[in-house]
Amino acid sequence: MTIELLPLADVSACCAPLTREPISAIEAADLATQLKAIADPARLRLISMVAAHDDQEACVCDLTEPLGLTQGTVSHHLKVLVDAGIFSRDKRGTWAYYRLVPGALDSIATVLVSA
Amino acid sequence: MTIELLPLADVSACCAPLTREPISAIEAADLATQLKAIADPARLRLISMVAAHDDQEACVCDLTEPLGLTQGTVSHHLKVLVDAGIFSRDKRGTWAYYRLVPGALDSIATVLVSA
DNA sequence: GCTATGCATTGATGGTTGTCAATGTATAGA
DNA sequence: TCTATACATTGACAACCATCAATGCATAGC
Repeated sequence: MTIELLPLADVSACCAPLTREPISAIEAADLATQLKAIADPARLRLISMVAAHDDQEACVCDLTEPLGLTQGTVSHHLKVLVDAGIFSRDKRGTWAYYRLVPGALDSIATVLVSA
Repeated sequence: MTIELLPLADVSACCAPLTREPISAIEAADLATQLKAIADPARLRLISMVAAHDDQEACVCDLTEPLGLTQGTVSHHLKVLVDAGIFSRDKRGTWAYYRLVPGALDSIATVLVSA
């Protein structure tokens, strides 16, 4: 079942430059939610590991051992990333394959850039 | 008690593309420290307010009231941003003027981009 | 059906963090 | 010198978070 195209309320995908004019409290909260999802060593490594993996996707069993964390903890971090719209999840049989949502990181980066 | 004493002047943190190859645990921790400094609504608004202020600098008294937080809390957030290398601090007389470190946000954004 | 595997979820716990009130420190002016 | 202003710092507290062990829930193979 290849279910693609997550809804995800298009957080911060807008064009708020952050350094152009004072952002609202709501905009700040939304962007902070996205950044909090990434601002963790384990999740940064997960992003890096998945992106560099074969076919740009990986299952939990591929990530647990090299990350050095419990399977339950890895599953938790992956859920955080999926909820934040960074990762997509595709369950095939017994395995759950995670993949970077195209453009997710880029949209966050764009907000930070002054230009 | 945060015993935090990390200089971490090297914001660019080398050139790890994050999505190119698995980053090390140390690289992940460093980047996470930077991102944690930004991943807060109050601090995001501070960044935005300072950048959009006259002459791209502002003192604590300029920021406390519009942010709706206590002076002590604002001072705390500003310290976090200075420690992370996002803001610079310049004390002139009784006032302390804060300013965005040029390229600080951009270097963080660069790491996130797949490019 | 039984068992093994892969993953998600729960409960508990120790650590971190955002916030305020209160206090400390330094500078400027009368 | 005395007072007012501008920040920084401290202590306390509640909320949140990362982690593990244990459990639950499917699916696949026998």
